Amino acid sequence: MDPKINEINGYLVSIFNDVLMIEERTLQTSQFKDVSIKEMHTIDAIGMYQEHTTSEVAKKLGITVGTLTVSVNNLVRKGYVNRVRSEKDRRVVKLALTKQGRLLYRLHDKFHRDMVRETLTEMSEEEAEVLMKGLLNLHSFLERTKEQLPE
Amino acid sequence: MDPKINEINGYLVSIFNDVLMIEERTLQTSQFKDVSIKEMHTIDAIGMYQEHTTSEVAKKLGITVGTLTVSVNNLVRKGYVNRVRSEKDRRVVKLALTKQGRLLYRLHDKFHRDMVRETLTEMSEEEAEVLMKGLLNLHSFLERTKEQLPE
DNA sequence: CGATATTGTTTGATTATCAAACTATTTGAC
DNA sequence: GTCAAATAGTTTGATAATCAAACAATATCG
Repeated sequence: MDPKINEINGYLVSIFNDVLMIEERTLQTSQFKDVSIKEMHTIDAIGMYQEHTTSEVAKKLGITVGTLTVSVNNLVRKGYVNRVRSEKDRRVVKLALTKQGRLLYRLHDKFHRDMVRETLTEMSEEEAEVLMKGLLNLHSFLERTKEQLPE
Repeated sequence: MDPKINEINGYLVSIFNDVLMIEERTLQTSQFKDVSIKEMHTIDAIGMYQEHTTSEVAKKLGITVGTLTVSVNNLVRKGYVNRVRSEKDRRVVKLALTKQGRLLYRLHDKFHRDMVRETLTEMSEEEAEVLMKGLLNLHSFLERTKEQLPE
């Protein structure tokens, strides 16, 4: 069983690094040169469809609210994000993507989908099913681990 | 097919984030509080078994040599890495882990193996096989993509 | 030998990050 | 209703991560 563990582990690590690297490089050679990969993930976390508060987005990204404030400052300056004070509760800031931001969001989303689609092309329905089950297993293990984390 | 793509994509993104977060948190609550997740990956890339040059490690990590030099300065100061000038070619610097560095390397490696082992526990041989095939597919797609990358 | 190439370091600028101090607003106790 | 406490976000100071470009040391090749 151990060689299998090593092999799977190796693929995972390699996949992580490659995805990050490819995303970064793709951004830098696109019309969105002024967006870093971290900023891209912030844009992704803000999302297309609902408005999210600063706290919500920070939690989703696993960073502090202060860090997000700084990053959003840059994204607002660059024209990807809008800040809207909530009318209901004037302490709350809602974050939303600008037109530019939504364009970038869709591009990034497409990259992810293409990546997965390509992976599935040579697999049968059943194999795809099993891959999904494996990822689900891994995912739930990680969620459990997270809960047990000290603090 | 599209809902499957979304689901797999979602798992992948979530797995990426969780692994990073758990690694970070685990480090910060261990005896190795002075090591960041990035530094951990540098230690991983330097590796246990052979000596690697600065250029080799930088390439493996996908960062510039300058960035690595700075990071290695810190890791040397903290006692995890040794720099050795090559005798054969005096321009070349070989990087190697100290005893501390090797200890940390093994701990990190164990985390990864446990993660994968746990994922496989509830799967049959065939399912594990298919998961591996899926990851291999994804991996080779990414390697191909990397090659086609502009510059 | 001297020009060119290679390997790594240094530097200056920008981004990412946190913790802690701070501001503005809301909520809740009296 | 007012004031203390709680909440949401911003600012600030410090440090790490990153790149590109200038630089230094060494090797190679004509």
